[in-house]
Amino acid sequence: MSAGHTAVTTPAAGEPVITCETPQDECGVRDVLDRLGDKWSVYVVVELAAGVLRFKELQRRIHGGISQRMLTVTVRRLERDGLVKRTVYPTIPPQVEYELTEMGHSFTHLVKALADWSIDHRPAIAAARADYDSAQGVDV
Amino acid sequence: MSAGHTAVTTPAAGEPVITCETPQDECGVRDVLDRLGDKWSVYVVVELAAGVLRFKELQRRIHGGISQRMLTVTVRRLERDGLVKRTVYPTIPPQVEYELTEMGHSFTHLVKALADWSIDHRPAIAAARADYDSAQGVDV
DNA sequence: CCGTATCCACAAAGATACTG
DNA sequence: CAGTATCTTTGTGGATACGG
Repeated sequence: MSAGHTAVTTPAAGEPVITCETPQDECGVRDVLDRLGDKWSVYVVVELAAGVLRFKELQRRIHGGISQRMLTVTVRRLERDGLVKRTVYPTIPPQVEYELTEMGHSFTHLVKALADWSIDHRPAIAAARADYDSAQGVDV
Repeated sequence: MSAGHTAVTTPAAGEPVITCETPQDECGVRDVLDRLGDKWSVYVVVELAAGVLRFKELQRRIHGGISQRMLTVTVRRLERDGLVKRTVYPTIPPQVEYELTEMGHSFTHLVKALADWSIDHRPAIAAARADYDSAQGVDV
């Protein structure tokens, strides 16, 4: 893995600094965020991380219930970005299989890091929110 | 750092599996994604990673130009989630300083990972997109 | 200087119906 | 089964004006 693109240094005082190759740009982070940011991409990647899935299976597995349309849109975007491979079997009825590409698999490691951090800090976040809300909400 | 919450195992065939503590839940990932997903949070965190900043400074530094409203909204959300600490000096004119909390600093490591991955795979993503577009767009 | 409040524009997401 | 097309609804972001 490469780790030379950005640097996080923590001085004694505890102030990490993120340095980018292209300071005027967004460090390229937005490329990923645009994929992470939309509501469903991560779920699709997570489900696909488990293996090859067909459209309907994918839809059923996703918690909360994704609409056909959104699944199509999401999966198409991921395909376009080279994270997902789509294989069509021209049978009747048609069958389409989705699976992660090499890059898609490497992406799952990011998702894992995200999940770990999230689970780790969820209590702290919840506490912070409760704290904030109780402090602000008293005299409204 | 804890790393026991989720597991990415890569069998011989190359199929990583992300296992979550709460399978019916979203692995808690969405908590983080909601913060990552919005347009400005990451930029604010990146700028704040460099040190303490005042409102106007923060606004000036953010590439692309964030509006007052969005900066306020963003910074408030981050404060509510315990990632940013806001210190008000009741002077005239008023002075407000923003800085990352402990949790905010740990969050910068995620952002770094994101930036690294993004920069690493940007060429591949661009290539995949060009490929996809040229294949789909010919006879439209 | 550091916001809040209001209004508006646009894009994303949901529901539904229809097709190869 | 695996979509596409269309409509409606919601959410996010920008501009502006005003307040402490």
